[in-house]
Amino acid sequence: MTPVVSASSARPLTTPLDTFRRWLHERGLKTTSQRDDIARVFLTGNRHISVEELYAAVKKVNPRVGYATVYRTLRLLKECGVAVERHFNDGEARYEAAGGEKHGHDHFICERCARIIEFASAELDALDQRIARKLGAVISRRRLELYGICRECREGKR
Amino acid sequence: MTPVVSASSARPLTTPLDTFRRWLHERGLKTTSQRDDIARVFLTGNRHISVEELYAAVKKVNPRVGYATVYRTLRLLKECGVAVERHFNDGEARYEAAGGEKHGHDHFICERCARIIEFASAELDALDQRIARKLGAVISRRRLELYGICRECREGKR
DNA sequence: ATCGGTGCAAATTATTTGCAGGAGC
DNA sequence: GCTCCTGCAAATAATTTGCACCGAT
Repeated sequence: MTPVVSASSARPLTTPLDTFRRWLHERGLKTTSQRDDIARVFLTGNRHISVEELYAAVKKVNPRVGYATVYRTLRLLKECGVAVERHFNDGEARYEAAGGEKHGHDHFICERCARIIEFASAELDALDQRIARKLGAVISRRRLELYGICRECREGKR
Repeated sequence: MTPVVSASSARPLTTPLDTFRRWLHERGLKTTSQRDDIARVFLTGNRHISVEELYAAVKKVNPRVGYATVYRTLRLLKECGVAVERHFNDGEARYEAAGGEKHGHDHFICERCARIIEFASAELDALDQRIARKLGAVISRRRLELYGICRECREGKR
């Protein structure tokens, strides 16, 4: 398993927000203050944010947004590849910014403190391929979630 | 990955239905024809059945059942460990009979034909533990789903 | 000026719950 | 007979959609 190290802090030439705006423009869709605000708050806020949390956070910046627009914009962000939808405890959806390079693609969910820890595992990537070969299948994506008690909770630090 | 082989066909001494009935009795709950029918149909029907499918199948056997009772009985089956709830495509819940020995505990979902293939992987079990150690966590359960195209679909046999 | 976008409220979907009557023990 | 159970319909919860007006290009 590779540790989750932060990448360099150099600003990338193309931000996810740019990607989103360009994607909209390419298909004749419009840039609106709501879409901008929702995307900006989404990208700078917590990873694994729920719709409710995002809605509340956006309201603080721009009270002129409705729940429906948050849902509609999240769908666009998903479609253009900027956001990824997750369903951890089979409850409401949570969204994370794409670009798992800085983070892992898999998740550990602590059943005590509910924290979500991301990790990456090259061994797992390889194992996927071996399983695919055995099944005669081609794999396009995986979802791995480990549930348990995290280090902090185990050590009583929480 | 271990292949998914069928176990011997010898009838076990205690069936899941017995387990369910005993569990109900132990806590002063009642055995009713609805509960029996729902449990029986659930246990003999398709693995990964949805509530809707189960409801329809039970109706054929006993039209005197309501949707609510199917939900309520599934909850009981879950609580007594006979059924396990899954959420594959983040849509409606699907239930499978517990006792994954005969089947795998992990799932491959074909994105073309929607078939669900179970498999088990000892390598994966070991990898879980290595990941847990790295994270300093203790793992109680995992959810692994691989999505892609299955062999039959790839070979155009479907 | 033209479409697409937005808020709101109503519609949907999956699931749960209140209640009055019915069936186990 | 006392409870627990059931069906039905109404209530939730999460998400989507119809519609009249608004705003970006």
